Amino acid sequence: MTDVEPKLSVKRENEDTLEAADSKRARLDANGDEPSATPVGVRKHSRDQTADENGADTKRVRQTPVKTEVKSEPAAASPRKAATPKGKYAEADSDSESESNSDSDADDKKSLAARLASKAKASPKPSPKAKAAAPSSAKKAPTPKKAAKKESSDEESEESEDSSEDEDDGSDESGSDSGSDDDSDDEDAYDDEDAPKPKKPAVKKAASPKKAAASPKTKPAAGTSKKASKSADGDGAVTKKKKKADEDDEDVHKWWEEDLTAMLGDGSERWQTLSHNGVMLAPEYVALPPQAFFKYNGQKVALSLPTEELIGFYAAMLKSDYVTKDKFNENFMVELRKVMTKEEKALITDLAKCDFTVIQDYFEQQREIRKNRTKEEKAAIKAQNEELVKQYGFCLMDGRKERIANFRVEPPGLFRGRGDHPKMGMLKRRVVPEDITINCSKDSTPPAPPAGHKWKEVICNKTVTWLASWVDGISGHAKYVMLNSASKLKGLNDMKKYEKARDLKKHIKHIRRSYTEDMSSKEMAIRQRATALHFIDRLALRCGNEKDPEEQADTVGCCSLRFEHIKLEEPSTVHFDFLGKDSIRYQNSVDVEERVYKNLIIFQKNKEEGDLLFDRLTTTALNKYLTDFMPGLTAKVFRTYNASITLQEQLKLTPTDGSIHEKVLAYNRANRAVAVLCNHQRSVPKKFGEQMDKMDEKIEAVKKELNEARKVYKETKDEKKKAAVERLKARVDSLVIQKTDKDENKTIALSTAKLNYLDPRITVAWCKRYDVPVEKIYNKTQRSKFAWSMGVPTDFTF
DNA sequence: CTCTGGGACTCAGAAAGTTATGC
DNA sequence: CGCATAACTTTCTGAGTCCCAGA
Repeated sequence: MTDVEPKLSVKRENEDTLEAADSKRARLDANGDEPSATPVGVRKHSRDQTADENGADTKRVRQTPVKTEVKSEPAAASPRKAATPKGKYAEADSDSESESNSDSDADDKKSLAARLASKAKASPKPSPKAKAAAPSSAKKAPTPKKAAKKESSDEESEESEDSSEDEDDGSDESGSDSGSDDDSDDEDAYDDEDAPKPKKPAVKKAASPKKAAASPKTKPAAGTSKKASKSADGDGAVTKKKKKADEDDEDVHKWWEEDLTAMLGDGSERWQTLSHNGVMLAPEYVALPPQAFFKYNGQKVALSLPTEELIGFYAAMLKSDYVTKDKFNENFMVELRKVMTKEEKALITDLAKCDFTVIQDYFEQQREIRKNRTKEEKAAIKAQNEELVKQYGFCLMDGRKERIANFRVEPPGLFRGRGDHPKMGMLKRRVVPEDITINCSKDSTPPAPPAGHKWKEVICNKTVTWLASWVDGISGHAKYVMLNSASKLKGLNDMKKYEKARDLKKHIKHIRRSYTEDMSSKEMAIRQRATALHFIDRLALRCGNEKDPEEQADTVGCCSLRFEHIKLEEPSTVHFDFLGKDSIRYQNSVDVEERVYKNLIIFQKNKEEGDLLFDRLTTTALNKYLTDFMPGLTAKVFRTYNASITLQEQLKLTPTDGSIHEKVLAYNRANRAVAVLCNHQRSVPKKFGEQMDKMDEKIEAVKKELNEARKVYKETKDEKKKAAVERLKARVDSLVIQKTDKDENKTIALSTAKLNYLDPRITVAWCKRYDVPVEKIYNKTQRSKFAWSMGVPTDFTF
């Protein structure tokens, strides 16, 4: 692999995060992504330092590791294509237009409903499963679990089940493997006008498929053997078309094969009949055993039950870094004083004198015990759990059994806000039946509240999808119990979301042209709107609603960017550095068009830290403006659109003649590009450093071997030795790639994009085209969530 | 019409739990 | 083969988006 080289060097420099960032950039250069060179270079030096400073002064930095800073090329600055915005946009337009798939072309003018409807009929669901429901179920596994279940004899059913699940045989790997590569692709692909540029190169990591043990009815021991044998042959057969689309153990309601027009209807009613067993409340608090005691100022202190519960909550968090935060401790003490008895209050006044360690140790012990349970015990607990799921986990909606996502009411505890949340450490109080509103059919039997209690209210509201709700004590906002993602209600919405994003594709050219023009409007509000939209579109920023600083962490999105969140650097570079959703830091440096740059100078003029950059713009106004281009269009659609289109573009880089393994790698790389675009991050895994060191050692060891082998070969000229040398060399390469891959994935979270931004039809169609079993990409849960997309035609284009 | 607050639903990463893999 | 660890999966619940009604 050619790319190995650059990577190697990269790795070496990777001493610390900053270095890492640098090396990444270096890599970009190396890639030969031409023009971008300038910006990249420039950014390189100044950036790291400033990043630090900024981080420091804003002090909004979350404990997250420094994000590697990356530069992204807004499409506007896209190196490859067109230099002038105008040209570029023009091109883009035409491109995208022509590209649009037949479907959309044809349906261009139709309404979403019409489109969906026609799709349902015409669309092709090549896969067997897709065809009529009846036949398919007959042939493949009897869907109905009930039926199938007892019929275990039915081979087919088993087979399908298993294979879908396992398939993985060894290949799944994906994960870590070899990866490689990428150096070049990332940016390239982005030429496409449609696709925004990723902030940094992509790599892959994989979240690969693999089985899911989870499903409720999974098979116990017996399954294993079955599985094994089955998958063996099943696999082969499946390869191509993935004949089994089984997923379901349950009967799957193939709503997507029905008349979607009706479903989209006026949308006011989401269901007709609904019955369920209510929610599962958190268990009552049970006093700690005497050996788990609390000490204050060195003295053992007996606590009242409510106090003990709070103390216990705190003790359980001793290992987190919440306890190192003043706000958390302060809020906790306030809460503690609220529940303490007079005597306790008099005694316990200083958190520093509290000793929770005995309780903490006790919890630790309990955890050990739990971990060391025997097989039988574990099985018993599992069975119990399944019982609960059986009782509370499902509801009957419009005659269909649907799985409920969160039927367990949130238990009490100390609020764990993300980032610098003003309420962290506050007590999230216990939710009681009297807090809960139940939603179900008028004619159904409402779930019974626990003895001695009653629900706050039982209502029948068919226009909403929740089964139960209560008001969260911390935020004051409602919490809802809803169906899980495999349900029709969620699936339909999901499909609509992607259809809307595809619709945007038809308007994007026009919209881009409009906001580009508006960029020079005389009216400041319009200029701001144009500039903001430009960022939302090209950088996939979130809209950015207003927030209440007293109640929530200080995070921002595009419209709420403040003066201090961007720094301008001549001639035309914008450095973004702010905390976004979940206090995830967004750092990016972008070269923008002159007009954008000039606008930003104006917007910053006469402002200081704390002032809104887009002070004349509101999210409502922005969305209103967007709606005029296309009904239902809002800022968030751009994220979905850009994410999906990026995936589609990146997937074009898949090696046609590669192994499945390589193809999966290509997929993960594309996935990663999107994650980078959307700034989906994760904290560095605890043992990451250690694991990295281990890999280093391993690499060194193999290298040593390699050198030895070389020596021997030189001396003996034995052909056999030569082969050995080659083998070792390959091994080293592979290890290095693995390590690079792992490192690049260090702070990138792939699953969010996969689950929420990437149109599954792109993925499914890709799988079909490249003969990759979907199971390699989507695990069981994901397959059921995206069941509606499995029948997509091979030539589907987003 | 704008502003406010309630309401409902999507999307987020971490933690907890399982399973696969390597030694 | 058994154990430790790595790699996923699932669960959990916090944090956004956006709509709507009412003043």
